Formats: sequence, structure tokens, C-alpha cells
Amino acid sequence: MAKIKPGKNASKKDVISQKAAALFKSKGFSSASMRELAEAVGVEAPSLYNHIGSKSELLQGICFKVANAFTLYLDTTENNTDNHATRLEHIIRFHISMMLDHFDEVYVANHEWKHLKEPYLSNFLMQRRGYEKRLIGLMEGGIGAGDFKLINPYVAVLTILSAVRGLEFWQQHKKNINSQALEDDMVNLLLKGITK
Amino acid sequence: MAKIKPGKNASKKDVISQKAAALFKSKGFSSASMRELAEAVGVEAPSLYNHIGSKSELLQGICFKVANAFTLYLDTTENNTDNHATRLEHIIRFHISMMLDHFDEVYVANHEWKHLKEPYLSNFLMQRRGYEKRLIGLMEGGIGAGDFKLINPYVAVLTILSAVRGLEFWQQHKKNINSQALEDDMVNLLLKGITK
DNA sequence: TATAAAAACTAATAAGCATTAGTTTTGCTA
DNA sequence: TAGCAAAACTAATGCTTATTAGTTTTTATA
Repeated sequence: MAKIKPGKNASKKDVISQKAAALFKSKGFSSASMRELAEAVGVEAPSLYNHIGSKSELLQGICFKVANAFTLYLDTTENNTDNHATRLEHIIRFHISMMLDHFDEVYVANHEWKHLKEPYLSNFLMQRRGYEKRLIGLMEGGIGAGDFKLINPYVAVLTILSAVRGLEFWQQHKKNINSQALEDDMVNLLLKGITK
Repeated sequence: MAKIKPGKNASKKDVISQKAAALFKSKGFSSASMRELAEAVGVEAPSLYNHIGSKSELLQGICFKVANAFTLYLDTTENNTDNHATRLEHIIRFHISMMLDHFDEVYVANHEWKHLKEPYLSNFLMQRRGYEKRLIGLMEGGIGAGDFKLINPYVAVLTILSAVRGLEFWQQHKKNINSQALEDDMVNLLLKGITK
């Protein structure tokens, strides 16, 4: 009897997930149909169900893969001994690299999480809320240590996270501009402001 | 014969549009059904069509109302004689007030424009692109005049617009924090940075 | 080459969707 | 109060949806 081939199986599932991320990004989760996804993959719609559980599971997979990546990076950051400004800079640069290197998936996690079903919706929001709180803690530490200005730490964190998310608009012009220069400019703006 | 009552008619249409904005925001345009909208308004779904043309028209109305408000404010800003930093500050504060005072509609315009039909989709994107370009012009002027740092003006504009958009996450905590303080902190952060 | 699983296919199900047609009720005005 | 338009209703249309059932083809190993 033939053995299950988990390698090849997982690979096809990954292709579906990746195509799903691209489709959910461009049309939105609700407007994207399994027929369209199947066409992108190169099979008929029902054939997808040989590899995945449901449309919802695809969204769950994408959202939590992204959320876990961010959580994991924050874990490592909290265990090192850099000063607050340096740690914050590393986190900003990680966010930027995630936006540039895993655009489709990050975009979907940012925009389509609303369509997660319970209990995944609650879990996702809790994880995101926890992430924000840890960043706020970092910000408060920096203010206490005198590294940062006396600013509402919540406002600061939200501003930073939102600014980085804005890189989604950048994608169109990706080729015209040096990624490293972009990253440096944004980090500089957030840390030091626009005015001279 | 009874005359048409445009006042009352428009008012009902406005109620529908406002409920639609709230619904599109919370469920997304595609997932929101006319049945749900009708329930929010307090009628049966087909009755809505006595007041509106279609679901699509509702989205168009919301998106262009918002886009026109921003364009209009920029017009007035460009006709005054403040220095670049002051003009930029006014624009940022206008964005913040729009987010706080017309949250549902701005949210929908920011998130659901993708579901506009042609030619509205193209028009909307052109208008937004034009708006960004005028902001970039303002930024370049400020750099040339020595008001702003030597920063990529595109990065600066995208960062500012994205940061302000991030106020959508703020809505939940609206009551706990002084709006004016929030506005001042965000303006300060963007103009002068986080680090001391 | 025989065998068996993986993965494709076709056909069908049941539900939900926006919208239209046609009819009745409501409410204002003359 | 009679008449008329605005705006509600019910019923129906035609389309699209995710998903399941059942069957056939492909692929790889023994």
C-alpha cells in the first residue's frame, strides 16, 4: 500500500494558501470565491477540498501565521539587553520587512481578520491586543528611562504601527525606490520627526 | 395633487446612507446584506429601493462624500499664506477631526473603496492619487524652504496619512482619553519624533 | 504489472443574494 | 373627507455561493 506523502501534500496545501492570500487581498475575503481560487490553483473548486478543510480555515491559517510571526519576534526582542530606542527600532524594521517580504499575508491579516469565525476571531483580537500592550510597555520603559519624550505611549504605539501598515500603499512603487532607503527614512521620521 | 417632499425624502435617504456606513464598516461591503440594512432602518429590504438606487450607489455616495470633503479642505489650505509646517499641521488636524467626527464614513471610504464599480473605482483612485500628489508638493515645498528635513517626501506623506488612519483603532478607547490631547500628541510625534 | 491511495472530476444540494413586479397601506393636501 | 402620491408590503426571479457525495483518473510503489 502506498504511503501518505506529507511533503507533497503540504506543498500543494501551501500553494492553495498562498494563492488564497493573493486572492483575499485583491478581492476581499467575502468577494473571493472558491471557484476563483480553484482557477488560480489550476483545478476545479471541489478538488480544493481534498487539501483544505474550508474557506474559513484558509483565512485562519493566514491570520495566525502572521500573528505568530510578530509575537515570536517580540519574544526575542524582550530577551535582549539593548536600550529602549534600539529595541523599538529593531521592531519597526521587522514590521517593515514583514510588509515587504510577506505582503499578501500581512495585508490579509490586517484587513480581513474581521471575517474569522469564533473562537478564532476572539483569539486573534486577544493576541493582537496583547502584542500592543507589550509594545506599550516597551514605550513606557523608554519614557521612564528618558530615552523617549513624554508622550502618551498608546498614541505612540498606534502611530508607529499604523505608519508601518501604510507601506501597503507603497507596494505599487516598490521598484522605483530603494527598500533600504525607504526603511531608513521611515524609521528616522518616526524617531526624530519631520521638522528640523 | 400632493407635491414631492424633497426634505423628508432626502432625510430618509440620509438615514439609510448613515446606517449603511455603520453596517459596511462592521461587516464589510460584501458581507453586509440589504436585509440587514433594512432591519437597521426598520423596513423590509425591497422598501429600501423606494429611496435608493442600489447597494453600489450607497457605497459610491459614502466614498465620494468623504473624498470630496478632503479635497475641498486641501483647496482652502493651498490658498492661504501660512508657512509649510503650519499648513501641514492644519491638514493633519483636519484628518484627525474627520476620523473622530465621521468615523463610519471615513472608515468605509478607506476600507471598502475596492468594491466600487467602474467608472467610480477609477475616479476614486484618481482623486486619491491627486490628493496625495498635492500633499507631496506641499512637503517638497517645505523641504525646499528649509522647514522640513531632507526626507523622501513620498515616504513622509504616506507615513502621515497612515498614522492618522490608525485612529480607527482608537475609537474603542475614545471615552477614556481627551481628544485634544490625543490630537496634540500625534501632531507632535509626526512633526518632532519620539526620541528626545 | 498489480494494487491502492491521492487527487482530480461531475453532479447535486441547499441556502443566500440583490433586485423587480405588482399590490396595499399610509399620510398629506385641497 | 376625497383623492393622490409616497412608501410600505408580499411574492417571485434568477443568479451565485460553499460544500458534499459519488465516481474516475492519475501516480507511485511493491
